[in-house]
Amino acid sequence: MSAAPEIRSLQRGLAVLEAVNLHNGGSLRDFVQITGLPKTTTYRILENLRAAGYLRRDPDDEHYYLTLAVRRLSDGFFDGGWIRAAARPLLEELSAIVGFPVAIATPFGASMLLRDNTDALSPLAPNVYSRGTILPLLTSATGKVYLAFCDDVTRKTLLDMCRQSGRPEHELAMHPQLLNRSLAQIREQGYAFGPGSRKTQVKVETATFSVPIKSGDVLIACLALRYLTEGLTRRVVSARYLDTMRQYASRIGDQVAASAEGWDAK
Amino acid sequence: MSAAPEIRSLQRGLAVLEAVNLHNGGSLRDFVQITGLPKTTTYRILENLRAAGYLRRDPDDEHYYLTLAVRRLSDGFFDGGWIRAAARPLLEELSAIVGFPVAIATPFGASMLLRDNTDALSPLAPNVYSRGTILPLLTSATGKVYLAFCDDVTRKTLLDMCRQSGRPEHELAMHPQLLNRSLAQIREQGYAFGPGSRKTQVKVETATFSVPIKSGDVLIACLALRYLTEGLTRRVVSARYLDTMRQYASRIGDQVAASAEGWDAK
DNA sequence: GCGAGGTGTTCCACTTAGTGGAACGTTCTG
DNA sequence: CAGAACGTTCCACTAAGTGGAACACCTCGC
Repeated sequence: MSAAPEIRSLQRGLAVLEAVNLHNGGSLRDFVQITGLPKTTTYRILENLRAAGYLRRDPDDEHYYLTLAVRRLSDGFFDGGWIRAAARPLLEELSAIVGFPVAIATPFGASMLLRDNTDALSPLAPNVYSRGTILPLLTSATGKVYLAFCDDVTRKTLLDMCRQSGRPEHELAMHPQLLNRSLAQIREQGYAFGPGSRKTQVKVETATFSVPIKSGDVLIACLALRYLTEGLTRRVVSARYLDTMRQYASRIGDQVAASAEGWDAK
Repeated sequence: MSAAPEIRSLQRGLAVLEAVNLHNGGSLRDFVQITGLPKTTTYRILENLRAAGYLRRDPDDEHYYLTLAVRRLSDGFFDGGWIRAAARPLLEELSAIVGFPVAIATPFGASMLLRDNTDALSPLAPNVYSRGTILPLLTSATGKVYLAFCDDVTRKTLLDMCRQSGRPEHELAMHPQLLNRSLAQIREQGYAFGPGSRKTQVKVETATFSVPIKSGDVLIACLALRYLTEGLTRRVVSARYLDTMRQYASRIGDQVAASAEGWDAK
């Protein structure tokens, strides 16, 4: 149990990465001094972190900078089990009411991360997404909702990342006025629609309907409903489910807030 | 340049950590499946990450969960220059007005991180802190301000982390009612005091005075003033500097917000 | 109650993978 | 134009990391 067979290179690598976090934009020399490791070793580690995508080197000054990829090492933290623990019973309840599978997603780097869903429980789920699935920020319903309702600083950061990535699904980030109009509309109506699953085995069309989940004033996640488009227009979906979704989003948020306060009671 | 001498154990370790981010609360088995690594290797890596503090194991189910420490691997990313860039001119201006060195700090794991200061510019700085210095959460002025003004979920998470650490400077986290009273007072009066620098070469006593910086509604950082305690009571300091500090905190916040919106103008 | 199958953990012989001193370019600095 | 400072490559050495096998502990199902 306590026998810890040390992996020195891993420990050192993480120490260097922490050092870069402390001195983002430092030179090789800086990190040698901070960590106390031999120059060659530090160099090798930095280059490895760069190869892995966590660092980039500025072409001008040759200094090391963190990239958005480092967030993949920590963004999962939000789910210390407690978001899911708090939301799970309510998710199941909601799913039973609406019939369709529902899901909860949180931000993850410049993406959204599927934390939990009821795909396995719902007979109307044409396929089953597993927890941990990454959803795009700009083209998924949950991503758009998150962007619409998050604060300005976060939004700027996320969109910066998207633009830097240059990936095709981030195309929209290049058109601010278009994007802003879309986000303004989502903010106004309080929900967003998005595409469903592309990889359904059976040939059925699905789409996603999403609303924000707030705990107190902070946006913490998005709630989503995946439905079969056959015969269901967006208008019908929002008219039929918006109230219920909002109600449950609010209950989940309250639940999380409650579990956040419980600590001094006990 | 492109010759990359791979450090396999580091790459693997990071891959496992990413896997835990995707499936927080997974079992050893889960991560063996996800990563495709041998069971023993995966186990050793997970235990190493745990020893390093990034993971914890739930005593009940023996599953692996991320700790707040993972944020030390990515929190530095936010300093892509823009907080500092936005705040720097105002920091210098403020420092010139008050005479004493001023600083800006942001949360960093279960600590605060000194992002920038004017120690080098101010003749009244008895010693110079470098950027990247870590400040304790519970016993520094900036840490207390951050805790007082952050949202409930964040506070719970941070305090949980402090309590688990068992470190002496986190002692206060064990006394919720005492701590809560202190935080309530800080919230009410809008500022906090803290100790100065312990390691002054010359024998002068310093202390710190800190106020929150908000961008819109979100708390993004803390502004701090380090002063010489000789003949300056806390009462005098708050009476003399609170207004100015608040004003600059607000201007810095606005500046950050503005640079967050500027992106579609250009 | 007992075996079958699944989990997490320890052991240990093997050798590869990681190390870091030395030496080499290149770019600043006085 | 020496000299220092920094980044990069090379390479011989062996400690460090590996993973198969075996073990201990559960929880089922019959």
